[in-house]
Amino acid sequence: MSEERDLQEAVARFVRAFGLHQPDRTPCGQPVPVSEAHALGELARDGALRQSELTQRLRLEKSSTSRLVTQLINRGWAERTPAPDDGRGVLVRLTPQGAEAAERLAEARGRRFAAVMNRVPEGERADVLRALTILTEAMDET
Amino acid sequence: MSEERDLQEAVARFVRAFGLHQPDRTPCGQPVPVSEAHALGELARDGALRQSELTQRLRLEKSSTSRLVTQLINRGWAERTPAPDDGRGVLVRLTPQGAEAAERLAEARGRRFAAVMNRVPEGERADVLRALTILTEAMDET
DNA sequence: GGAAAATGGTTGTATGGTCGAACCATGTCG
DNA sequence: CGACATGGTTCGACCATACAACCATTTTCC
Repeated sequence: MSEERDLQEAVARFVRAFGLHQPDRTPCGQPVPVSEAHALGELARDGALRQSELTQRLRLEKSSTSRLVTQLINRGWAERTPAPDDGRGVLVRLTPQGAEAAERLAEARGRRFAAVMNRVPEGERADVLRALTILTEAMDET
Repeated sequence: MSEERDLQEAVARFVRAFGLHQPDRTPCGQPVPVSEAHALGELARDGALRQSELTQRLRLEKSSTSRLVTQLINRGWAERTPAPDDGRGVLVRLTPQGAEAAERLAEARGRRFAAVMNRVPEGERADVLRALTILTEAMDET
């Protein structure tokens, strides 16, 4: 059905409108590279993570994660410590500054999100939120 | 509310799960750089476009668009002709091969989309589609 | 009419990002 | 103990974007 194709194009436009282009700026306007923002989000959520775990969550290649973590460290936002139970692995942990940065990003994200939701008709908001959650789950399984 | 924050994190995961990371591969698995795919989509939809128009639609800097179009041309997918009504501008048009490529991408996108929708509970599908459309419009205005 | 400003493009430079392969260390299995 | 798997790092190839400088054409406005 052509209706579906329209929707697919809409999604493509959505991606662009959201600003996922700029690798060096968060879609929510923060001057932080988006991949770093993703990593920060996961680390802030769960405290310390094995680098391999981070690799899975971010859906990256281990080499990309390695470099990413190094960048975080260079900014003073994270630190690497040997994994306690496995001599091969490392544990990545946010520093206090890193946690702060994550918090700032979360706030900016909240603001941006609120601004968008503000443009969604009052009566539709709940539906949109629910649909987005469902879609995310579906996408996650694919 | 923390419910909203959960949702925001879900969106972040969604972005990653969708595979928008890989610059050199379409989220739908096609071996075409994503920015080229976007351009192809717009051009296939409207025939010929002014390069400046393309710049607006893709939300890029004019310099980025210029390079992007050059790449399309190098692949034999597009051609540049002087704009008929403005001596400064150029008109970008898909070649037959370019149109074919666009069609292939659209099909792959359709398949991927269908696969995801397949994981959405039957009764929710219509809602999800509608919500996504609404959200896209809201985002577009921001 | 003509100078000044705006618009459309191109090219160069600086960044940021991803993957895959090669390589090393540690763990696990038989 | 040897073979194979797993976690990381580094290097090379590629793709993407922005911003600034620069040129040509069109508009604007005096």
